[in-house]
Amino acid sequence: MSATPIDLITLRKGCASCSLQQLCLPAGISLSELQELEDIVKRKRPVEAGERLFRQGDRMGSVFVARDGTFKTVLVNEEGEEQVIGFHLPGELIGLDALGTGSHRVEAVALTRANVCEVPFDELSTVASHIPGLQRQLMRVIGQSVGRDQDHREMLVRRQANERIALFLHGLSERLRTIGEPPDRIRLPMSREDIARFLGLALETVSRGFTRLQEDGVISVHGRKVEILDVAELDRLVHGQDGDRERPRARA
Amino acid sequence: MSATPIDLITLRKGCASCSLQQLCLPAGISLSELQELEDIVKRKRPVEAGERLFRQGDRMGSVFVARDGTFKTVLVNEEGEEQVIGFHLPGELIGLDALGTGSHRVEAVALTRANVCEVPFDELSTVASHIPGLQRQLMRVIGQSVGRDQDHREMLVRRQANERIALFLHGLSERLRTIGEPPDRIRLPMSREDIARFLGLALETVSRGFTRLQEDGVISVHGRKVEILDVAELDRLVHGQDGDRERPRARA
DNA sequence: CGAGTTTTTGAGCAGATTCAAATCAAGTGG
DNA sequence: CCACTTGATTTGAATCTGCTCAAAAACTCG
Repeated sequence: MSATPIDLITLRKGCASCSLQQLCLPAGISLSELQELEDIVKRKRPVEAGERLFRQGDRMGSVFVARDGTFKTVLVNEEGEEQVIGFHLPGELIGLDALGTGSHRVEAVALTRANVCEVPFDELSTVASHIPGLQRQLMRVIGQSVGRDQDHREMLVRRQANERIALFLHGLSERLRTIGEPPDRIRLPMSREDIARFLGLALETVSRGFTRLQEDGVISVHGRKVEILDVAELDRLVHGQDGDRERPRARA
Repeated sequence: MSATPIDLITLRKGCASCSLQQLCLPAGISLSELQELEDIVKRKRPVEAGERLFRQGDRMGSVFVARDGTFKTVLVNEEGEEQVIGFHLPGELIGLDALGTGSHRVEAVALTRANVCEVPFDELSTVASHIPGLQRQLMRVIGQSVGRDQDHREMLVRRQANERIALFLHGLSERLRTIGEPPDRIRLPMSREDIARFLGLALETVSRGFTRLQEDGVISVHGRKVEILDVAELDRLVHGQDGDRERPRARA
């Protein structure tokens, strides 16, 4: 017990003092309203890497938000291979996938030790129904999640593996920036295999892509430590121009 | 005017008599509540093939539902190529993509002449906030839409082109079934190019995929008329087994 | 019917996958 | 402290799928 004072502290900290407040559900609601929300938010003991918040088929009870730590959501198909649907940084809602059917289509796995807030869904919608600001914010957060899904699809449609990889790094960097993390010195919480299953590529291809970006001086890679050296170039790779700027594109 | 009596009739028909009622927003709300919803629903003159309901960047005004006819939503990137995000059959909501940012990320194009209902979004959320049943139903349709997005992504991650194509036909067939259309005799409303841009393939690859499925006796293809001959086999192709089961693979 | 569009078919090539092996990182236990 | 295990990442070589370019065939609709 006394060996984990930090956890106890973070466990207690409420929304009002949470650094993610402006990104999370509480954004833009009054203090008294905040208290109402506060009352239904559960803060759980830390989740260990590899643990699951929920599994496929679970009836939706709650949405989750990580206060720190990263999650992946995966879909395991009948052959048992998993496809990675998304990565969730602190402040990004997890569990909305059950909105449609009422049960989860995916499962959420912690990539690192993490502290999460849990909000039982029906209590949330009750409270939200008489706090317009919260209702709006809920819609906004759902919308953002839909937006990230679309970004993901945009990646998957890109033909070239290198483009997808650049897009992945770029997007991750942007999201790190919005939660106040350094966007250029990244410690990837996920394995090459996770990235591959997220991008629809073979893991070797991801590895080669990283190496290629490093050779081009865009990033430096040391295992999971990635540093973005040339932001402008990464931007350019993402916005169309396809990697080999000066490439003769099979001119002949 | 007198040349289009049918349009005038369908134009007037309200939610109560709409065949899509159970799939659409009105599902599961009382008659008096229905009237309230009815009051904010606009029914417009038919939309011609090629017309747009909204464009990228438009501030979200409304969500739309086609009563008949099909739409595609597309995303035009900076190079001007369009990627197809989704196809929308009657009863499936269009325009939710603006939920997050408040403006549309995509544009919605009619593939055929269509009749649509329009629901201004803020009026909808006002009404929904004091009709719990409608609120729930709204969440459900949003969830379904998210679910279709996930199905799309599942397609895109599949490595093999043939798998994606099978998945596409299978999914379309299922959706036709739920709106009461024959699921096995399909008149595709979209071009091969649209399908290709939806699946992240070259249009020639889609064409070859169709031909291949026809050679295998799974479907018959005549331009845009597709008939599903072997439902069981199509199911099997979708659920993993990669189509090469008993095939001599390059017969020779 | 003919002009234009859409779809199919063909051939060659490039990029991504697969399989396999080497390298690297991080512990573990002697 | 080092040898050894284990897991992750990188690199290499060969194969194959799907793309590109090009042309033929089939539809659509004034």
